[in-house]
Amino acid sequence: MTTINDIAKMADVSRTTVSRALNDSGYVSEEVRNKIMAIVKETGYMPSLSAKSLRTKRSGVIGVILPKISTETSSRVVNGVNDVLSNEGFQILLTDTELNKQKEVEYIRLLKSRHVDGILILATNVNQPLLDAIQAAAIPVVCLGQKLPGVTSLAYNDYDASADMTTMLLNKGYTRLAFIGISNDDPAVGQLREQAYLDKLKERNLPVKDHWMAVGDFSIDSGYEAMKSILHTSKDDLPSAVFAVTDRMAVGAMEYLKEQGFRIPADMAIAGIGASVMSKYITPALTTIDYYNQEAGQHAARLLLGKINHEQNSEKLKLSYRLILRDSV
Amino acid sequence: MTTINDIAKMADVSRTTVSRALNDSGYVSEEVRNKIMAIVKETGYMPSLSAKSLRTKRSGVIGVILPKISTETSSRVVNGVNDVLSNEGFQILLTDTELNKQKEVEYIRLLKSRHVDGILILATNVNQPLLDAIQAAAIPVVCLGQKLPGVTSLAYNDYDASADMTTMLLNKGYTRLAFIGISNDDPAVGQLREQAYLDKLKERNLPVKDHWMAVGDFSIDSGYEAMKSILHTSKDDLPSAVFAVTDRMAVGAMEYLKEQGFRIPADMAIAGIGASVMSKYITPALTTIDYYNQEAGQHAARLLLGKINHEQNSEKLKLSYRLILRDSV
DNA sequence: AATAAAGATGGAATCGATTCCACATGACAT
DNA sequence: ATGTCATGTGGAATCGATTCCATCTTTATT
Repeated sequence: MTTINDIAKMADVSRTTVSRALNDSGYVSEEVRNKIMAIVKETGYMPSLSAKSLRTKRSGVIGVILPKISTETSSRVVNGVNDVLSNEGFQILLTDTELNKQKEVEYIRLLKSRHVDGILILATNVNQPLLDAIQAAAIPVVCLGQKLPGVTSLAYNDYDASADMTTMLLNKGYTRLAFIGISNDDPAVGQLREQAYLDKLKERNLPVKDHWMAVGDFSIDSGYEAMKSILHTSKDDLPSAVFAVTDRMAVGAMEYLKEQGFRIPADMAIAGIGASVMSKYITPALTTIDYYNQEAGQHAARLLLGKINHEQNSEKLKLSYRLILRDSV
Repeated sequence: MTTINDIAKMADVSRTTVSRALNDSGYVSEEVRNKIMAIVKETGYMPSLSAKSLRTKRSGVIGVILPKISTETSSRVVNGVNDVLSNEGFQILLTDTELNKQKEVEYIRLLKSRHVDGILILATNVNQPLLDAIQAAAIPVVCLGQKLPGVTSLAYNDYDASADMTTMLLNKGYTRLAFIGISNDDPAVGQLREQAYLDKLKERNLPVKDHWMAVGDFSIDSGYEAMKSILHTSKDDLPSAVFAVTDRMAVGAMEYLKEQGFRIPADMAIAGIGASVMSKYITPALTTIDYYNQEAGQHAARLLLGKINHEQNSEKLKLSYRLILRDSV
C-alpha cells in the first residue's frame, strides 16, 4: 500500500507539500505540484480515508437508517439521497433496523463512532430513547417521513393526503367507507392518516363503524387478512369502498375481494397510498397517492448537507403529493 | 468527544489496559475490567472506528456496488447481504453505478481507499478495466450475477433457467415463440438467456425469426416498445407467445398486448424472469422464474466473509432457481 | 528455597494523513 | 540598505486507537 510518505519520498519533497498539493491548500509551486501529480497518477495512490477522517473529523460518509431495506419506498428514497450525495462526494452507509426500535438507537451510536458526517433516518415511530440518542450523538440528523420533536424533519403531508383521498371517495358517493390502517406507534402513517379519515367522516356526520376498520402491518398479506376480517365482521352491513393506507395492503385487500368474486369498483372500490409500480399495472389499476419519494430523498439529503455546512436556511418545506385516479374507484 | 484516554484517566489506568479490556485481548484483572466497563457504560463511550481502522487495517465495512439501487433485484440482494453481514458486525457502504461502466472502476478504487474489508459487486457487464481495477485493489471481491474471470463469482444459472422456460413453453405448444432480450453487453442476462432460447428452438428445428426478437433495457417501457415492434414487424406472422428475460419487460409487453385487445394467454402467452412481487398480482398472473435473490445475496456475503477470513473452502455452488407457472401461459 | 511461568499493567511506537509554526528566499517599497 | 510581505517548503505535533516490549507481582513447580 503506497502512502503519502512514499509519494513524498519519490517526489523528493516533504509529505506536508504532498498534502498541500493534493488538497489545494497553502502554497505549492507549479513545478512541484506537477511532479507530485504525475507520481500520484502513475502509482494510483489514494489517500487513506481512515487517516484523513481521524485527523479532520470528517469522513465523507452519511449514515442512512432504514426501517426496512427491501421496500419500494426505501429504495426510492435512497435513490434520491444518493442522487444528491454522490454528486457532493459523499458515500452512503446503510443500516436496516428491521422495524426494531432498539436497533435505531444502536445504529445512531454506531454511525457516530464511524464519524459519519450526518445521519438521515427514515423513522416509523417516535420514542424518547431515540430522541435522546439523537441528542447525545450531537451530529447533524435529518428525519424523513416523521415529525421528530427537536430534530430537523421532513414529513410527508399525511393528514392532507389522507383527507383528500377520503373526501374524493365520499364525493364519489362511497359513503360506506372502510379503512385499513396500521399501528398507532407510527404517528405519521398510523395516526395522521387515520385521523384525517375520521375527521372527514365526522364532518359529514357519517358514523364511524368499528367493524369497518382494521389494522395491518404494511404487508400485502396483512391487507388480505384485514379485508377478510372486515367482510366477516360486517356481514349484513358491507362497506362500498375501502381505503388502505398503503398500496401493498390495498393490493392484498383487492386480492381477497377478487377471490370472493367482488367486482372492483362496482361492488367495492379500493384506494391506497404510495404509487407503487404495481399499483399501475394491477387490474383494475389502483387509485393511490404519489408521495414523490425520490424527490423527498433528494430534499432530505440537501437539508442534511445544509446542516453539515452550517447553513442556516433550513427551509422547512412541506413535501407535496399527488392523487392518482385510476380504475379501482 | 470522549476518547480512550479520557476513559483511561477516569479509571486511573493506562489506555493500553482500557484497550485490552474492551477487546478481550491480553490480561486484565476482573476488578479493573469491571471498573473500566462501568465507566464506559456510564459515559457512553464508543471507540473511534477511524482510528481503529487506521491502526488495524480493518474497517468492518463491506462495499457494495450496485448497477441501480432502486430495483427489486438490488434491494432483495442487499437485504440478503445485510442479513448475513449485520450479524457479523459488518456495515454496508452502498454505491450505485447507474449502469455506468466507468463508475464501477472508480468506486472500486474509492472503496479501497476507505479500507473496506471486502467488495461485493453486482456486475451487469464484463470489461477489462473492471477486471484490472479488481486486481489492483488487492482486496477480497465477490461478484454476484456474472461470471468474472479471475474473480470469485456467484452466477445465476441463466442458461438452464432460460432453457427450462423455453422448453416448457414449447412443450405447451407455443412453438411460435417471440423473445425480448437485452443488450449483449451483459453476458449473463443478455447472452446466456438468449443463447438458451436459440439452442432450444434449434433443437426442435424451429426457425429463428428476426422479427420475433426484440431488445429492451430492463424497463417496463422498453418491454412495451419491444412488444409493439414485434407485432408491427410480424403482421402476418404473429407469434403465439413471448418470453421476456425480465419481469418488468414482460409486464410492459403485457400492457401493450392488453391495450391491443389481446387475450392472455389465449391469443398470446407471456413469460418473464425474476419473480417480482408484481408478477404475482398482475392479471393474468405472470409465469416467471424465481432466482432467490435474497438467498443469493446471503450466499455472496458468506462467500465474501470466507475470503476475508482467508478460509479456503470456496464452495463454488451454483445458484438455484424455480419455475413458477401462472395464468399468463 | 530457587526458579520458571502466568497474570497484570504501563511506556512508547505506530498507523497515514493534516496543520501549525518556523524558516528561507526573493521582490518591492521606503 | 533595511524592513515588509508574498511565496514556497519542511519539521513536528496531532488525531485515537492497537500492540510490542519491558517491568513487576503472584503463583506454581521441582
